[in-house]
Amino acid sequence: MENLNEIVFYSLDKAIRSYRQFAHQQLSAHGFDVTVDQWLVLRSIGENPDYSQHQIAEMTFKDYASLTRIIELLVKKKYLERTMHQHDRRRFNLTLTDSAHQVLKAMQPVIENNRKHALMDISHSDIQQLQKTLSQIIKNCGIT
Amino acid sequence: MENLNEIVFYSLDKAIRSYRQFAHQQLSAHGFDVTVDQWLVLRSIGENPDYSQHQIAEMTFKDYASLTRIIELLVKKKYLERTMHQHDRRRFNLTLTDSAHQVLKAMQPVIENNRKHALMDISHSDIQQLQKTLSQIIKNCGIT
DNA sequence: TTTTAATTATTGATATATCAATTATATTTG
DNA sequence: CAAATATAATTGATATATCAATAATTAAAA
Repeated sequence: MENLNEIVFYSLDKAIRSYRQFAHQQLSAHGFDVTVDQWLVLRSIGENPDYSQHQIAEMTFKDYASLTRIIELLVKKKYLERTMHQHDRRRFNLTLTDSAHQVLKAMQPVIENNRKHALMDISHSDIQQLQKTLSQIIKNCGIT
Repeated sequence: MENLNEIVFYSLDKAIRSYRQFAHQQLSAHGFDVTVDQWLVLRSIGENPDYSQHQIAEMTFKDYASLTRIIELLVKKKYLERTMHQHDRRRFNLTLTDSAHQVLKAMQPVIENNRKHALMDISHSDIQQLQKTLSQIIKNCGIT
């Protein structure tokens, strides 16, 4: 009983790592030069073009320092552009380049396929149940 | 429908990160100088004193290169000792120091408490269900 | 038995996570 | 308004993940 509690965190770790490895391999195999994390950040900025880096970091559950570095790389790869913010000179506007829109579009089917593959032989209700349990764990570990 | 598949991987990632952050904070708060990953490696070596680094890496689901570096740190912290292998000069014997045994013992209640806290308000059968679904995801993403 | 294969571990390069400190700018407040 | 405080983002240091290349040694094959 106590043992299952131990194993379940081990499995949690292993499951997400397995998925990330699998997803990364698929993306490389299709010739994309965007990591899973970079993809997440790109998509998040695309959906929220007016967000600050701080807000993007919260959305993607990334550390602010990490996000700064991921954004640097995306700018270097010409997937992102930074322009000055009109009212607040501490901030930047982040905008996806055409190239980013293209690559996101091209990656979409691969990513959807990855998810489908990873959830193979798992029923919809089991996925709902998984979601529910994960949410509770997130809540339990949240800063009080 | 498709959306849940997306969210569930996001939650998976967020759940394990939340847990790791929470666990790390608890360990620091109790004054331990061992990270979650270092703890995992120490415990794994303690339970399998005759394993090669390769085998420890597989047990802990860690990259070989990562493991080399984690072990370096543990040797530096005087929690591990490396001695020559009798028959195979490519390998090392890894042994926990007394200091490591002590710290593992002292950490144990904190770690058990972390798990209990993270699984608060989740029934035993829900944990079993979680375990089952995670195993299927691991299987689906597995290369081997 | 020499050559080839496989195994064990390390190292270098790059990406990401985390913590602490710092810079620049905005906002609040006395 | 000036001083204190808060916010946005960056930077440095250290830990870990991943990939590719390498070194040392052992095992297998010719």
